[in-house]
Order: sequence, then C-alpha cells, then structure tokens
Amino acid sequence: MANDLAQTPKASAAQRIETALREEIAAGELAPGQRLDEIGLATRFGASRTPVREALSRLTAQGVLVQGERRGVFVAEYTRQDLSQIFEAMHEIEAACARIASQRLNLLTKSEIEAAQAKCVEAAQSGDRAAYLRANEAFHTTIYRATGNPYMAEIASEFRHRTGPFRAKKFSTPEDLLASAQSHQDLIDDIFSEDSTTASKGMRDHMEASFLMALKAN
Amino acid sequence: MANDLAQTPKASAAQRIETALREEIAAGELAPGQRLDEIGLATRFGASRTPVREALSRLTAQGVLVQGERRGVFVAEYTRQDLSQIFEAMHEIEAACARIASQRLNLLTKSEIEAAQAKCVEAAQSGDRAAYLRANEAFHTTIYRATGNPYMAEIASEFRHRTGPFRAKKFSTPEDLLASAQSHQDLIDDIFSEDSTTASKGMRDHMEASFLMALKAN
DNA sequence: CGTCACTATTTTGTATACAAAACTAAAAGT
DNA sequence: ACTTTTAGTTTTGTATACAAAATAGTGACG
Repeated sequence: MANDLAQTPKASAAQRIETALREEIAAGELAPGQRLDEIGLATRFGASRTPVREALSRLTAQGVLVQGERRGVFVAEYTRQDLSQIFEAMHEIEAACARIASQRLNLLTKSEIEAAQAKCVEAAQSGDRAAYLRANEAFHTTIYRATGNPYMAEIASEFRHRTGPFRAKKFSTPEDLLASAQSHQDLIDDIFSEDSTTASKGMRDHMEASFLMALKAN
Repeated sequence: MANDLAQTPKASAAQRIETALREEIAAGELAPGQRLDEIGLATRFGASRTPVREALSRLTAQGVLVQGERRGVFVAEYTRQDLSQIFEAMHEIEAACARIASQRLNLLTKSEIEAAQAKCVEAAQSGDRAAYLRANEAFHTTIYRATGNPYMAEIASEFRHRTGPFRAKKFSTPEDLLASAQSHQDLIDDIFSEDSTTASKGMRDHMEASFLMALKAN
C-alpha cells in the first residue's frame, strides 16, 4: 500500500507543476499581473523548462494565465470591468448548474449536498476560515456534480478557478462564515424545491450575496 | 507591404499546428476516436515533436482532444450521452446569453441583431443552405456580442465550435431554413421584450427546436 | 495448448542545446 | 542634447537526445 502522503505518486512533472501553479494562483500567492519566467519556475520545481512550458501552456489555454503582448506569461490580471463580467458569467453558469441539478435530484445527490453543507456549517461554527473555504469549494463542486453533466461542471469549475484570487479575501469575520452557511441553506431549499426557476434564482441570490461579501473585503 | 497571401507570417509552428488540427477536426477530416501520434504529425508538419506536443496539449486542455487511458491522444469521441450533455450545456449558455442581452439592449445591438436576422431570412428565402449556415452562425454570434460580456461570448462560441460537426447536417430541406428563420424571429421578439425570463425561455425554445431539427437529420 | 516470463520496440516525458527574436543599453553620429 | 545604430543580454521557440514506462512479441515451461 502506497504512502497516502505522497499525494501524486505517478503524476508527471508537468501535471504537478500545473496544479501547483493553479493552487498558488487561486490562493493569491501569485499576484495577478505577475510575470512567470520559465527558468525560475524550472529551478523552483527542480525540473527543466519543458514540463514548465507545458504547464504554462495549459494554464494559458484555460485563461488562468495570459500571454503578454511581447514577452512572457503573466497571471491573468483583470480590470474592474473584466472582473464584473467574469463574475456575471460565473453567476449565470452557477445558476444554470442549480437549475439542472434541481431537475435531476435523487437521494444520492441530495445526501451529498447535505453532507457538503454539514461540513460548511461545522467549519463556520468553529470559525475555521481555511476549512470553510475548502468546504465552500466542495459544496459548490457537489452541486456541479449533481447536474449529472460533466461539461457543465467543468465550465463552472473553470470559472471558480479563474475567480479564485478575487474571492480569496472574503470571509473576513467569523460572522461572514455563518452568514454564508445560512445562505447555503436557503440555496439548498430552493434547489430541493425541484422547481428550476426557483433553483436558478436561489443560486443567483446566493452568488449575489457572496459577491457583495467579496467586495466588502476589498 | 507584406504579402496578404501569407496568412500567418509570424505565427509559431505550434500555433500553426494547433489551428490546422483544430480545423481538420472541425471539418471531420480527423475522425472522432482517431489516435494522433506525435511523430507522425511532426513529420507531416515538417517540425519536431516539441511544437506538436504543445499544440496537442492546448487542444486537450480545450476538450477538442482527449488523453487516452493508457497511451496517446485521440480526437474527442462523444457518446450519445456526451452529445446530449454537451447540447444541454450549450442550451443553458445560450439561454444565459439571451438573458443578459435582453437586459442590455440598445439601439445599436438591436439593429445589429435585426441586420443579422435579415441576412438569415434572405438566405432562407433563396434556399441557399451554405449561406444560411453562415448567417445563422453570425446571428448567434451577434447575440453573444450583445451581452456586452466577452467571457460569456467566448464560452458560447467554444460550445458552438464543439458542436459544429454535429450541427452541420441539419437544415436538410428548404422548409427547414424557413422554419429556422421564423424561430429566430420569435426569439428576437422574446429578447426585445427586455424581460430576462422571457428572453432565456425564448432561447431555450429556439435551441430545442434547432436541436430536434438536427436529430431529424441523422 | 495455454500461461507466464522475458526481451524488444514503440512511445511518452524530460533534459539540454541551439537559433532566432526582442528588449536593453551603450556608443556614435548629427 | 537627441536620435539612431549597434552590440549585448535575456527570453522564447524548436530540435535533438536520452531515460523511463508501456505495449507487443517471442519463447520456454507447465
């Protein structure tokens, strides 16, 4: 039995680098607009430029990075307008997920959503911000999966990744965590109503509240 | 002044290969499920494996290609279920575009949409199938642009490209063209109502009708 | 006759090397 | 002093080489 601590025992270097960079960007460790030089990353990850280039190439194709005018790849940097448009698109996609999920509910997906929400509540009550961020992520991912549509789920995940750096700062106070968890509960009620209009409106409301919370943190 | 016939004078080899492959796949020259071997492509394009790998990597990230279980990259092959899921996602995104567009109408976007529709009607009445396909494409793209949200527009375009090979066969009869044009007109009415619910429902109806037409053609 | 093991070939992933492009900076000329 | 040119350095893109993994093929043994 392999060591569980070795997270990705047989992942290629390119994949390791890709996910590592994605996480760092999502966590805001790599600031938007920052330039990523290949050789630096190569030495940092103890690899050559080849796998680094592959990782950068894929992240660029996903919109996490952007290719500069002349030279270099940069962490995607968004103007206020860009951000508002990206969030608008994200809201629409999340609402569509909620809509589809509401039409395809079953005992399994329902229990999965409830389990994910339970973890959110737990993290919120203990005031563990990092844990809540993870649980919140998992909650939304659970809804994506509940659509039963992997294509829909993938776009939604992609947008979540894109907006990661800008959502990272929210949940500044313990009260925010509890408010978010409550908002989740309202959303669940709307989705479980199995009415597509109610479900998508519920998600829009939740996303709106979440967005305002993010704005407040900046 | 440079020669206009040299389409991409300073495009990198990797980009040339990427777009060439994308077009071949969209045109159906490379069949779904077909394996793409790096060395073969390299010799075919007169390049080395490095730019080929970069192109394959990006196309994989975009879902045009898929990585096989064990070995090799393959042209994405969709099962009936996959297709239904992809179309479902596409419908949702198109509906979201219609919804946003309806909230952001102005004289310019209205006239653009009407102009695009006029070309559809013209092509439909003259029974020019190829022209209608182009006009239809332009019509939907116009709606994407009318959202004022390039991110939304890009996802929508992406899905339209993905489903291109499977929508190509529809519009078998001249009556289909006229029916589609009429469906467009209904859709325009719904969008111009400036009621987001009506607009998104209108697009859903249109997409549904269009989808059924595509099914009929197979 | 079938199964297992071992070798050989293909294929992928990574490293390194090199050429071309572009930015930087310094020097020369006006 | 300012522009232009030109050398130098960084950086990107591509090619080739090599190692590791995987599949296929071959033969031996049950």
